[in-house]
Amino acid sequence: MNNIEQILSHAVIEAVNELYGAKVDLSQVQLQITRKEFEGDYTLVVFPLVKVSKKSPEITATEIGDYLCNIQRVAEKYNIVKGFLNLSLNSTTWVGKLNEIAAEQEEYGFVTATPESPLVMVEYSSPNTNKPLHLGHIRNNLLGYALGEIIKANGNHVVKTNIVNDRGIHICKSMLAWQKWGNGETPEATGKKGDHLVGEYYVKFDKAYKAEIAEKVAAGIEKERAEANSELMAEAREMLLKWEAGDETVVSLWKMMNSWVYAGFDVTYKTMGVDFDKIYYESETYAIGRDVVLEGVEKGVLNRREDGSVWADLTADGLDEKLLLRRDGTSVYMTQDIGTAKMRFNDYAIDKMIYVVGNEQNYHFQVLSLVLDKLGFSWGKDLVHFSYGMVELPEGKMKSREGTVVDADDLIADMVKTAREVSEELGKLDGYSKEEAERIYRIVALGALKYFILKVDPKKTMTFNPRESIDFNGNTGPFIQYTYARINSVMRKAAENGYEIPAAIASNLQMNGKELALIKNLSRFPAIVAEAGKAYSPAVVANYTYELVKEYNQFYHEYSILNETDAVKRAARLLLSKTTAIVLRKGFSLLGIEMPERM
RNA sequence: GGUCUGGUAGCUCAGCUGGAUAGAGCAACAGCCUUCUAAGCUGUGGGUCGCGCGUUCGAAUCGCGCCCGGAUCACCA
Repeated sequence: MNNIEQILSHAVIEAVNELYGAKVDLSQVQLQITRKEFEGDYTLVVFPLVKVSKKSPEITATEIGDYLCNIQRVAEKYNIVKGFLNLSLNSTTWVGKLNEIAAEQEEYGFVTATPESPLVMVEYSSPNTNKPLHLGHIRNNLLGYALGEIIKANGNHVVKTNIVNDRGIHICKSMLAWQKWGNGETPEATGKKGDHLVGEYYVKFDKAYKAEIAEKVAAGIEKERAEANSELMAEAREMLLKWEAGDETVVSLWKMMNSWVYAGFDVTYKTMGVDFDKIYYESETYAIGRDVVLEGVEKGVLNRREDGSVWADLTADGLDEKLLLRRDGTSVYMTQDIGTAKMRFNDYAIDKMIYVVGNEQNYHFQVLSLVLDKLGFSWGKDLVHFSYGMVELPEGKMKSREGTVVDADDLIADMVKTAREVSEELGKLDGYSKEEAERIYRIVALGALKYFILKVDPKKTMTFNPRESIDFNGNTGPFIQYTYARINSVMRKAAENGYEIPAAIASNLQMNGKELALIKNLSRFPAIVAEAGKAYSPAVVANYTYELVKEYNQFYHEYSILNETDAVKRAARLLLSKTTAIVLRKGFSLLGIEMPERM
């Protein structure tokens, strides 16, 4: 709620008290922005107040409207449509609002953290080291990064973290395949990106494994038996045991191949523009988890069975029993997460922990929360699982086995190519050097991809249509970037003409409807940032920037800025444009999207 | 089967802490560049908000039941 709404709401409470002698609270004052088709700025829904006034909605609205406009003078005039009291503020109020916003400049809408502000840790990305990142990871990374920025903008300290799943049977499969059929291939020798190279061997393992099973089945062995007795799988398992035992050959192979993957991931992260303040590795945390679980057994909050396995009994919470340590004493996924959590809370004074992980793991986090609580970690209950929906393609789910997975690097490269083609066709960057133009193509391409993904409600399963994602018209990132570039162009030309952009404009200036509508939209920004933080939703910000841009383009189309002969009006429009550009850029910064100065 | 979750225009999505005649974009059709970037603006057509019942002055929004889809319920991660 901005200060104009606050003043109005409190005025309504006072009016009701004076008129009807009844105290109503803020929740009964339903003030909303007036819909476009009606005249007014804010609308008071009077139905909830009829109980108090004991009069018809129309009469109640008239009485309150009179009081607000004539006694309190917080509104200029009003009209009533079917129990809705539409209030109009005078132009001066809105000019004042614009001046206020402009004065805040880059700070507008953002809350600065103080030393006392809470520390929020956001975990996102969390890749496996056996294959390259794909479209699903992209949604995770974009959401995680944006969420971090949004939480920061709401006045919190944020630590972005990544837990790398660097150990386990999956990486052993890649390692084994490389050892068997790799002929010493390296990223350097092949010119392939490290994560892609390792991914190829993961696929090779899978193919060889399937071939082995098929061969055995053809020889008359049951499928289940063939799988259980797979020699290849046995070798992979053996390699994992060797790794856990610290076998030098295996460990050095593991280190080498993981380093290839990290080098590859770094490139992808850099291209996507995401980063981390602290990276954890499961190879370093799983043992801690095991210790914590064993302590839990001693404390009697966890149960050890006769076969040696350790379980958490969650039946009191309506769930089942959950395994935490295998019969052979090795850790499972849950155990690793417990260890990682403990390590993090030792490293930082975390007030809130947010896990950005897909909704397929809802159950896992429900359990993790309960188990941490059982183990005596006070923060266990309050952990937040930011559960986002899966990404599907128009033809359905992505399946790695069927090769329908969209590779992150390929996708971004495609987007850049399209951005380049469109831009060259339009000739907008003529005169730019090749390097400068390439930089803009990347900004636009990433803007298209990020906006396409972030504009949809994170909780929902989304369809990624490659054809639509490279469309740069309509509700897209490039459309919003374009508007920004356009304002920038006006600013440049203003400077060339020696027009100064004032810090504030005279409050008695009468603004036209489009200008007022634009200011009203700008005034919503702080509430949007707050709502996005509360709802954990970058989509709220994305949809707002779109509405703001549509409003600006209408204004831009209808009124001339530089050719306006009235210097006062021209100055006001310049300030309005500049302020819009700042809000757009700040809004997009919350989504991790850059703005091009030209396009 | 239990739990969770979704169903809004041909397609992709907003709107969901109850409020006015349910909105955008894409796709289709029709206009607007000698004027600040046409990656833009304007207009037309397109809807039983899955179905039913209930609560309410008022339901796409809340509750219950049903239909359809998805996720999950591993000594996988």
